[in-house]
Amino acid sequence: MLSDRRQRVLSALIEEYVARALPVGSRTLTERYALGVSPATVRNDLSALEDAGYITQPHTSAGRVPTDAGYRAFVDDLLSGGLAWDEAPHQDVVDQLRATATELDALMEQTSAALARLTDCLSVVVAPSLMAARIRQVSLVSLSDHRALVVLVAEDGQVANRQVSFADAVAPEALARIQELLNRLLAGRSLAEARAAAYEAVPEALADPLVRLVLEEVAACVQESGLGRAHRVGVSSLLRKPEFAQAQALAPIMSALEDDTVLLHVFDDALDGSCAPCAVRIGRENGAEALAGVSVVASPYGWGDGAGVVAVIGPTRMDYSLVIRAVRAAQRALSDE
Amino acid sequence: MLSDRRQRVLSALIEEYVARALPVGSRTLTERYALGVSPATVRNDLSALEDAGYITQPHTSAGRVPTDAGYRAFVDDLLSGGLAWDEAPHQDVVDQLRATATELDALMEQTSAALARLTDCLSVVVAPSLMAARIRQVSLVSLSDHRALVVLVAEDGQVANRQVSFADAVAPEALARIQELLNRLLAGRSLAEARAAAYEAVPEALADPLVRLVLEEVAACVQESGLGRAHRVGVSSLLRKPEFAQAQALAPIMSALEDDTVLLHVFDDALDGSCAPCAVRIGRENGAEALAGVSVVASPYGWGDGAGVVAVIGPTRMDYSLVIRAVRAAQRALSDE
DNA sequence: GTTAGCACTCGTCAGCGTCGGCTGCTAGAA
DNA sequence: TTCTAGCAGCCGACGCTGACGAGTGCTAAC
Repeated sequence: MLSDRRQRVLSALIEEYVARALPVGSRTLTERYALGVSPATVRNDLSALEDAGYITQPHTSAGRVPTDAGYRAFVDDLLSGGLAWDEAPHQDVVDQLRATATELDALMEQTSAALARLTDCLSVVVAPSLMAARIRQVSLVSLSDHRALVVLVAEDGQVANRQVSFADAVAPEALARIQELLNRLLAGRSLAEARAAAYEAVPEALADPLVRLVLEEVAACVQESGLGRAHRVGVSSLLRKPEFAQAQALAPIMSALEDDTVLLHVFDDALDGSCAPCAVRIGRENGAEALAGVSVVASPYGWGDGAGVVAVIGPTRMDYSLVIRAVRAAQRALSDE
Repeated sequence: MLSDRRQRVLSALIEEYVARALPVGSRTLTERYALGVSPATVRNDLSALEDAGYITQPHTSAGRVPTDAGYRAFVDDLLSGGLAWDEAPHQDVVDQLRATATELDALMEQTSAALARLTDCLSVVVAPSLMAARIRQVSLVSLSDHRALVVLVAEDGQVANRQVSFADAVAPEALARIQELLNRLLAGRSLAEARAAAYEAVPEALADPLVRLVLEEVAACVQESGLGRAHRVGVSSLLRKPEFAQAQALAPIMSALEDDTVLLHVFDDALDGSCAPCAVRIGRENGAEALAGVSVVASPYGWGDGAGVVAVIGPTRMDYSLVIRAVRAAQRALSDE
């Protein structure tokens, strides 16, 4: 559809624009990129690319700037051909992260920081939901007569906890009994499985209102485990981008990103139905209106439905090749733990 | 030192400047504030206030703007007299927070969000360190032959965890034995106390290299518990402040605030030696050079050395009265849990 | 100690002309 | 056909200018 040279012109224009954040003219392209043709020819190509919707002029007599569609074509090209998925991307970073992190939370934190530094964009790491994780152990720790703490440990080392309040005082022995029951019910299963199995497996458990109360709290705890566990690093990187020199341009974006539910929704949207190792959403492709000016490169990690998400968010004028490789590296670092 | 009227002129000027973010002139002050004197008199007062270093002119023939020292005088005045500490500040917010939060982490998150909304500034809540917290229970959960998870539960409901790797396979029974030993050693004590007591109380424990390994990990886990547990909410509020309209003005500030160690250091500095319910650091009073343009209102919550911190960070041109009351309310919400 | 009046300062803003970069078009070459 | 060279034209960036107005400091009078 696009002639080979025009594809190259588009790539060159994007590369140049990503690097300098200024509209790119025909002369600049011929001077800095070995296109083998004169500026006049490039002008014709640019005109054609503009007609096709890949680039646009901010105003007459300025150079061209890529549109969302232009970036999209560029990225599709990148993904289909150029990028070697199997090659270890930044393997050193992966190894280093793995070696130093002794806690899942710390690993997430450090990965996010490394990703932000590497890409000079905002990076987000969302902890996997516990919904699909297999439960290793449930502890019930008494805090007082009327309060106890449920602590869930998943097989991958994730930990979640939640307080339970009792209307009447509960003896330590009762807690121990409930704990034992819960472990019989949950150990080795995911919560979803356990729910299905509960009625047949351990019917006597459900007779006890205390057990049911605690079980409900466990469910609530798991449900909420996705929220409030997003690590964001690199806001200051975004502040330094020329497209956000006016802070008000960034304000609605940050408002959206500070809200966990919006963030998770954006990631769900981006990853939905895509089986590629990482999804790229450019500008208006993002569901959220506020994010029309940024691109999201997201990748799931972990397993199954409740997988975590690692993502980079930056201006649409980002170095997609670098970002995609970096996200992929982060995904590896987080997956095999 | 400052005559009563001049004090009032200063307060009026600050109030006006906080509201409009524009240099304030003598006429505006006489028109909007019942000072009972003419603009000319106010001009003399302004001149005196400028000589004393409380206000400054951005340029000749512009109005005046408060300096750090001016804000300082204003805040000292506020703290010494006007602000009724004992009055319930936003008690409804406190109650509402307490009612809905079922988890310490969630309480922190929600408190931070409420604080950011109330003050329209950035709010930060740092979890208390486990250093001073009494340990309720230690669990040792086997993840595989060579790995286990240490889970600490403190008496106030805080939870921390950390993975331990073993060089040789460790049997579940051995883990159970270590767990039992650790509980005998730690339960009801803070880690600091336990360390002191360890040698005499349970000498046989330290003979076992495995126990020592796990104990070391517990110590490391506690040590690190202060880090990576800061909730920040309200970056977008800062982006909307006129002083940060140029994003580059905010970039160094955000760089500093994104770094947990810098953040904790700033809070330590601010709270050091102050026994007031909340510390106010204005502009250059902050240790960190990058934070010269913002004010920090911080308050410890919880108990003892490892107390958590709740703080609001905004432009020096902030509504100190509102912010101080809000921080105080947040501190209450977090303290009595 | 306070006030009115006045001269002065200086940043802001709109208007204007120059400069330079980039385009589209057309005619001619490969 | 496809590419190239040259040219006319467009338009934003930038620097200059003068009018405007907000605000000050000073002085003399109350």
